Amino acid sequence: MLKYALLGFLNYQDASGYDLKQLMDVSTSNFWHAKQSQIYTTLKKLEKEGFVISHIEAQESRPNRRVYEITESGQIDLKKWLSQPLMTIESRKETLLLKLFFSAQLDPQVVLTELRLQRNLHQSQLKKYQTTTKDVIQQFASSLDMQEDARLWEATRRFGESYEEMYIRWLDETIEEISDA
Amino acid sequence: MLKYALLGFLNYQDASGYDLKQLMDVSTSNFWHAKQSQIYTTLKKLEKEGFVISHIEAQESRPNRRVYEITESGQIDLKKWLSQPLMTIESRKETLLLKLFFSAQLDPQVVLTELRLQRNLHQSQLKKYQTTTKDVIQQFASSLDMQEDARLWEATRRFGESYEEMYIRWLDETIEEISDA
DNA sequence: GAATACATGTAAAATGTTACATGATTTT
DNA sequence: AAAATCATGTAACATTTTACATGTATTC
Repeated sequence: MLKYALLGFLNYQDASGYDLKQLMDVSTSNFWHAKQSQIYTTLKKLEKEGFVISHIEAQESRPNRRVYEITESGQIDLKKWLSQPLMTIESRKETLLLKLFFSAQLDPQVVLTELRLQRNLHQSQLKKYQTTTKDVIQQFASSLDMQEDARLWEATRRFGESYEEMYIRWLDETIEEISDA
Repeated sequence: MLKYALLGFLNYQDASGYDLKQLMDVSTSNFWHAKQSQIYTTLKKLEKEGFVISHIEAQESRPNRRVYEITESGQIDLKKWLSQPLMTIESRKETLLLKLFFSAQLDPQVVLTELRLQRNLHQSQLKKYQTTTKDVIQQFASSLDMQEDARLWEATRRFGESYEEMYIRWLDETIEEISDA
């Protein structure tokens, strides 16, 4: 699926592996992320399969850049993937819930410490959605001619915001329940 | 991390790979799941590392079972993992959001179809949390002497319920926003 | 002078998915 | 008669993470 994340970005504009990593980190990283090494190897694979092509861009006093461009075949494949509806819901992995599930044998204070720490982390993440992420989207939306795109980016941001609000509410309820026990 | 899911279950009682797959499917699968093949290979690895031991149980008119038991080393490792607080939040992958992010070029009707389909799926999942999952937990809680455990299982169930409610709300808002455009 | 940003890549290990293989018993 | 359940496992493949490797330029 990283394939389609990369094709999605390249469909906006040509980019190097380095660029793509930066782009993901500031935009999709909350629902789709990848390590630099995986991006480089996937790009190489996509080029072999004909979905992208690359050329070297020489730079003075900086390493050369390998810039990727989406091919027509890549565009067709991307659009096909986007158009085909998902027939299932995503199955998540949530380590905190796994730990909590098996934590009855622990001292409740240990569990509470964990939950309070998570509350702080999720509070920070919520703030980030409400400030940094929101700003980044608005910047992109105004600088380029991308109002249509920005509405959808904003929808994904709101998902993150709702998710964190829900998470914090649940943590508060769970902390209270364990405290009362 | 599957390691700790398996140790967690084996800490309650001995079980075969088959049993563990069934257990996960009815309990943790919404926040931790694994394929049968991965469970079998991980158990084998855990035995080599000394966290579990196994013996064959003969059965008439059914294939033999290889039953695993947690070792003291396994119990210590499990407890250590449970006690050590997570210092980060989980980074999810949510294919629907990735698709939505790049969907500005699509016909809005195609996007709406996708979102409505997801709404149905999440509605079903919500019902499942409210009925099947709730019943399973209550059954376990009453049949065995596991009230303490059941409270935490119930907390993880409530997370799932809250998550699905949030998801549906977000889908409704997003569907409306795209419809208005 | 140290840390960060720029920029690319490889190698190894871990994790996870899909497919194959077998075969009896029980339920529909 | 067909399908599902019980039960175990291997092999191949795909994905992801961690670590290694290099080197310049800019910023603190």
